[in-house]
Amino acid sequence: MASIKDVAAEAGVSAATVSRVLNSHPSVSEEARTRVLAAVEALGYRPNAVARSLRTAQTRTLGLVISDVLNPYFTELARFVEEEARALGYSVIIGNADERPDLQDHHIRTLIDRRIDGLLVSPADGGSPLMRDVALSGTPMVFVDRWIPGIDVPVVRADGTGAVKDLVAHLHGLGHRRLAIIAGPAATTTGNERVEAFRAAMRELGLALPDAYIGQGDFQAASGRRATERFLALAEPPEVVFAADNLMALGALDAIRAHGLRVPDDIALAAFDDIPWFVHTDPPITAIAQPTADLARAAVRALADLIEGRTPQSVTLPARLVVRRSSGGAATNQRSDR
Amino acid sequence: MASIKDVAAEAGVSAATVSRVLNSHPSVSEEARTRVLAAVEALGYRPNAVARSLRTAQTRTLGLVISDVLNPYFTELARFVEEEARALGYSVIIGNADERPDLQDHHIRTLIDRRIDGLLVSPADGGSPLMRDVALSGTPMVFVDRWIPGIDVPVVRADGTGAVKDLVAHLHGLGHRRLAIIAGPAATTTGNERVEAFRAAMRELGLALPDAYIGQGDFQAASGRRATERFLALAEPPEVVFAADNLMALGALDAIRAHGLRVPDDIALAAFDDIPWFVHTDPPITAIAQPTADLARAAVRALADLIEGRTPQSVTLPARLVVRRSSGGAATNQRSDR
DNA sequence: ATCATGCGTGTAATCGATTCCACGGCGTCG
DNA sequence: CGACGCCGTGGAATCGATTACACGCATGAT
Repeated sequence: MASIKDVAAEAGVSAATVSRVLNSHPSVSEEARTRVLAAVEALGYRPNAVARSLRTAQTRTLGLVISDVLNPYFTELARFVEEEARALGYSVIIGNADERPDLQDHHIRTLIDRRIDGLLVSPADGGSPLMRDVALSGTPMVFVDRWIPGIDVPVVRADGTGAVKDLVAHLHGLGHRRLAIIAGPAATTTGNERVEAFRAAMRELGLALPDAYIGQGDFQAASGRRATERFLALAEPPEVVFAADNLMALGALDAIRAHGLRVPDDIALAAFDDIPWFVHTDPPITAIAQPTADLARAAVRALADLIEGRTPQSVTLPARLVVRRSSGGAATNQRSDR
Repeated sequence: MASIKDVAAEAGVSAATVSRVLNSHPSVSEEARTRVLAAVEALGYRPNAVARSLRTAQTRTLGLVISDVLNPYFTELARFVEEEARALGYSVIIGNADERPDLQDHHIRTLIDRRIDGLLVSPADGGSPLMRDVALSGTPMVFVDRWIPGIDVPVVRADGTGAVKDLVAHLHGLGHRRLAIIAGPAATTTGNERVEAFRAAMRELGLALPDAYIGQGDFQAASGRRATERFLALAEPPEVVFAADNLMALGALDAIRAHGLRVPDDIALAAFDDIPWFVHTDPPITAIAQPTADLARAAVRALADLIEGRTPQSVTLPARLVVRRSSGGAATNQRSDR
């Protein structure tokens, strides 16, 4: 593979001049420029990004560590992150933590070793010492979706409080009083916040939320199934199950179906995170939709701001309720409004 | 960030010795080794992967270029690819082409510029000149799922011929005679092969496959919707629609529902690529399942073989039919067998 | 005529690692 | 007792770029 020296030799100039042409430095004669460009063309030369990074101490690469690529919400987030990063001239390396703190640490370490310019993280846990160190070490870092209290970096996320309140009101309006929730891991902010928003909304309407109606999940389908089975085994099972993410909703649907019950007639269902498939499930699932594309864009911009020395902003965008058949409200098989 | 020189100074040895310790070179005294390790610990030193890559001319990184991350089949593939690569000591950088040849080229170029050790590609088109050049240039490369005829690199893929034949026989057994297919782009091998397998299976049973029953899609949901609408507008619409990937099946379901028709009573549906959501759609969708994890592992191993100087093997694994309600066969709401 | 200015260019240092080569010291063998 | 070999180590070259600095030459001002 041709190096800058080969190009220099071919063009009859020094490597310095080639570099200047490639970085559009002003003081290069028109003649040298054309000769260099011709040589570049002739040799099919492409600058070695590794060497360039070593010298300039920047890689024009962002790291994105997400908790679970198989979760369509995060896949979508990753897609938009890459899109915005590309527009800003960065590449993205994705690390999938599979909700495992050890894997998360592995990826963070690898990314740092590669000297990525900045890190976008949706932490899988309450905060490994490593993450704290990285943040303190001055590596530009932004949290997206989930964050870790006590680590002082910008956070870009959706606020579901309003939408959860709308959801509870909607269900209450349909006559439901016994609402249960499948929570995410307590170590994640999204796990806690969604339960708290739910609890607050219930209290506001004078509804009780007994402990038995709070299932512990881990954002994976299997845990949604288990939690739902426990609900159904209660002497007085809930009339509604609200899953704190889309995969657990899938598990809940599984469990409900396995018990021969119908949604929404026997039990209603709703989920946090809206995904395209929810329009096509049986029945279509009522969900709280996050503005994924906007979150991704805001997160990348905040990170780029941090990297390039500007002052980044934390951003919170509202989520919104999308009512479908599974909650019992929308009787008609309406088209999705996504 | 501490460099090897800082460690050397701290340990009172030369950088060469530090390097030898870190790469477990045999000829280092026990005393030097412990002093170096202590210094590494004290400084929290981590080797700079960029510098190392420049010197050793290898990055221990694989590039994976897929046609569409939002397609659950590819997301799953990517996940398993990363898993196997990690086991073999490689990192993976994913490039999402969004079924766009220009984006595909962008990612390939970026990955080559970063001097990845090898490239795993599921080409979005029939073969850009760039891909041909890269293959010829000697960059280790393996095709996965889709490939490009005429480019001589190993191919790891699933063979759906048998499963498509099973599917057609299954539908024929249910009394269906008018079967339509929504094809993928003719520029992709998977696009063509699936149509050919379908055509062959039909011929074998003495069934006609008129041109009007071959819809042109692009592996995206919208194209599945359009193709299905054209089918439904025919004087004699098909009794079955077979979509060549899961997203187009989703579009087909949309279109069928918009026409107020029921699956499978009014029209049956089947898809290539099985995904977890197909169990939960209304109705559950009959699909042809690929052994995604095995494909990913085989592809990574073939690429590692190529990189490390061993002789790689092309691999073809069989896909298999999973019958669910959408084809009209499985009357019961059976549990998924995934 | 002289000197400052500036432009285009090349030389060389540098980034952080790896690795070839040489050197000093010690043990072994003839 | 001298020569040889081996072991542990450090010096220095190297990978492929970027960039500070210096130099030569032309131009313009004084």
